[in-house]
Amino acid sequence: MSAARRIAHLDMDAYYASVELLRRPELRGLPLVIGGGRGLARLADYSGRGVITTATYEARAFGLRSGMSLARAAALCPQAVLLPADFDEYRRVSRLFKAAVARIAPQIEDRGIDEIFIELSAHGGDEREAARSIKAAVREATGLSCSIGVAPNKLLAKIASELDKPDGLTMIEEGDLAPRIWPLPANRINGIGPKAGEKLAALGIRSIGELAAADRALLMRRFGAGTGAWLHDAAHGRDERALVTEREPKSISRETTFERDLHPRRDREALSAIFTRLCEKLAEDLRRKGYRGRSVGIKLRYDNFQTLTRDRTLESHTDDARAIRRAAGECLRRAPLERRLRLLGVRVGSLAAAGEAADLFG
DNA sequence: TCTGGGGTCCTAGGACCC
DNA sequence: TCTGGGGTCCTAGGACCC
Repeated sequence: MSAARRIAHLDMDAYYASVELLRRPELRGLPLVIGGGRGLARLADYSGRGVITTATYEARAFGLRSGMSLARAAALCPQAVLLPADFDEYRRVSRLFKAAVARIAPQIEDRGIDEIFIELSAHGGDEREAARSIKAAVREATGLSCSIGVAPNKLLAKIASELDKPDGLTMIEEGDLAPRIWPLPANRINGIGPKAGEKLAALGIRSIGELAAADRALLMRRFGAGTGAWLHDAAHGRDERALVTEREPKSISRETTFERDLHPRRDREALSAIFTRLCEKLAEDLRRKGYRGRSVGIKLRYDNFQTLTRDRTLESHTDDARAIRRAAGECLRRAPLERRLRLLGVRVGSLAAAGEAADLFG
């Protein structure tokens, strides 16, 4: 019989924007968003495509949100400051905060650049103190604040970390389910997105509590047995998933949205150059990370936002730009090319670590 | 007011093999 | 000649997450 699990979810507050403010303190207090173009700009002066990846709390006060198009954001808050994303810097600071956490609690599941799950079960009943130490260590290592939720499993810890942002610390026990979790909207459950949310709303289910009270058999009929049962379990706070502390990538990709839509024939030269460049960058990524892949795919997005993929499997693994370009070109020939394109992407999958991918006859 | 870039996982049909 | 079921791989699309 194992003791009750205690899992923490740590979420950095307004992460990209907060990292930028470390080196541009003069922007503190102003509405700031990260996304789009090159160099610092006023949102009103930016005309290109793109979305907000992060908005500071000052910007959120104007209704700006991540995922929002910059055009709409500019209409809501033209005076906001816009900075392009600098992922190298965000990754550098990410390594710092994760290392600081690991010194206190070494079992960590990576959830991207600004989130982690932390195993706290061994912290002997004083997880609050452990969480406080972690918050202090993150601040010490980076100068940044984070929000932490501690709960019996990953599902609830993730919900909990959002309950008191920014700089929050939220403890959730079994008995907190009805009073603190059930009133929340169903889409706070990680895995319920826009589509499932709409489908639930059509059944009159809006809160997690309403989902918990729903008929399990009905959910299984409407969503399929697996998803239906999962929805019901999640609403009851049930989640046995273990932390995933080691993971190998399954695919590596590069894609780009053009500044203006390009026509497959009239802009053939430009498209071809972009296509080749994507393959070269992808090959560099593969080599740098030490992987070779056996499937090559493309992604097209048309001017009407309809998206299409084509892929093919190769004889052997590769990290060679020209081999990727050749295979991707074959994929492209199988796609309809009447409409203008807004996005082109290239992906390599079925990865193997480069050392192990030595093709038998190569 | 149009909607980034990098991923994962799931589903489903057809090919192919046993 | 007709009829099986299971397993795996390949391909395409879609939902979702950070």
